[in-house]
Amino acid sequence: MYDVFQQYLNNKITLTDEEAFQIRQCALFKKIRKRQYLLQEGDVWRYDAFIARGCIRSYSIDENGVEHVIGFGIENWWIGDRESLLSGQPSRFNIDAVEDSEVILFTHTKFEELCASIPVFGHMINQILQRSFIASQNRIQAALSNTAEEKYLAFIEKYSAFVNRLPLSMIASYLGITPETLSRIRKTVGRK
Amino acid sequence: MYDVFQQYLNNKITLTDEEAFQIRQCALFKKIRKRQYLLQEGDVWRYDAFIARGCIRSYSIDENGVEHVIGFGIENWWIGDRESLLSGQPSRFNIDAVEDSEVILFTHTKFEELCASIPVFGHMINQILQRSFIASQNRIQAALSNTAEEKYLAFIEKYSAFVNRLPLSMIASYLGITPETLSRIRKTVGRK
DNA sequence: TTATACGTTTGATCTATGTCAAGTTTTTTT
DNA sequence: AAAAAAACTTGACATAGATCAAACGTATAA
Repeated sequence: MYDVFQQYLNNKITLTDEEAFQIRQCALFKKIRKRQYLLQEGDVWRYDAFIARGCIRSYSIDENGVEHVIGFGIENWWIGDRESLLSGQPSRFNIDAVEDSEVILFTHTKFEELCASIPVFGHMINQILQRSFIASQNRIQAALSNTAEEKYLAFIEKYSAFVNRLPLSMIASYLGITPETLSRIRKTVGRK
Repeated sequence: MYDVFQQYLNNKITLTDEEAFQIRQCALFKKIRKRQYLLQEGDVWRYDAFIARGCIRSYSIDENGVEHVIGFGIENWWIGDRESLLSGQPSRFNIDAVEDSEVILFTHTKFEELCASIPVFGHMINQILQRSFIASQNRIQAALSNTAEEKYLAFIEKYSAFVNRLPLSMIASYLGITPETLSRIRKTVGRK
């Protein structure tokens, strides 16, 4: 399972054997079954986590018990709750597996040591963070400017790798619309 | 005008005189009048920018000519378009002044050198980036979960420093509602 | 100081999307 | 393979918020 991550690193940066070894030493492995939690609301999130296999979502639950999907991740994506990580406060989010998944965890303190001692690694992580920020800015813009149908079309355009792995209800939640509305949109738009 | 930034730095980190000097050497100063652009759609954004005085917004314009406010900034905030900065591509956003403002600019290449050569500074910047990311995640969650009224109440709660400096129409745009709707919400909710 | 433009309020409608409910299909469990 | 549980679809109806239009205030500029 580590080889997925090793491959990911190789594609992005060049490491000495020693550095690669150092990183590997910090990795913790975790398999989670479909619907199993990686993080539950109220717990503190202390990791940097890489998805080696599977599909995972993070979401909040509002006062009416309705789930709101904040994000999805598949192979080669990072997930977690940076707010809880940074603040040390209990998380307001849940993270669970949409499919049986494999995750590589790094405890955050060790991870920061790695970032500091292997600058090229730290730099890579920083880039990822910046991209996540940009992506969420774009999502905000899309949410503000677009109709339900436009948001859906943009979603399948951008996340084509996800579409067939996610139940309709989760996509609807991610887009901020009801499952019924998404079902009707799909009928008119075609399944693509 | 630099003293605002110096003060900001002092509150966050400790620098040697030499380091403080190095940073100052890279600063460019810019005054912009109300409604003047700092960035126009189509231009490439190449700076890291700190607001020393005033109030600034960034927004996009959709195909119908409607503006969508992505974010606001006041004294001690950073602004810019990280997507254009990182990609080198023309920006899809506009940034202009809501009030007469003063901005400190650092060309991004110099800024990165500073981050690398003064680790405590780089670390501070990184923290800010992380917080921005967290803030935008939270904004997404709010946009998904809340009604127009709840979004407005959360806004005045969180951005009380802004509320009286921004025209209603810009706040409405930021929240993704029409000015008419916000006007009606204010009527029922009271001006607070 | 007056004129002009810009922003806000208010009212009357309209519409995209939500809600509720019942059926159908698919997936999971036994 | 059958039963039970999720997930999805479809229809009828409800509503939050949008749109259009006109009047009213309040800054900006001549």
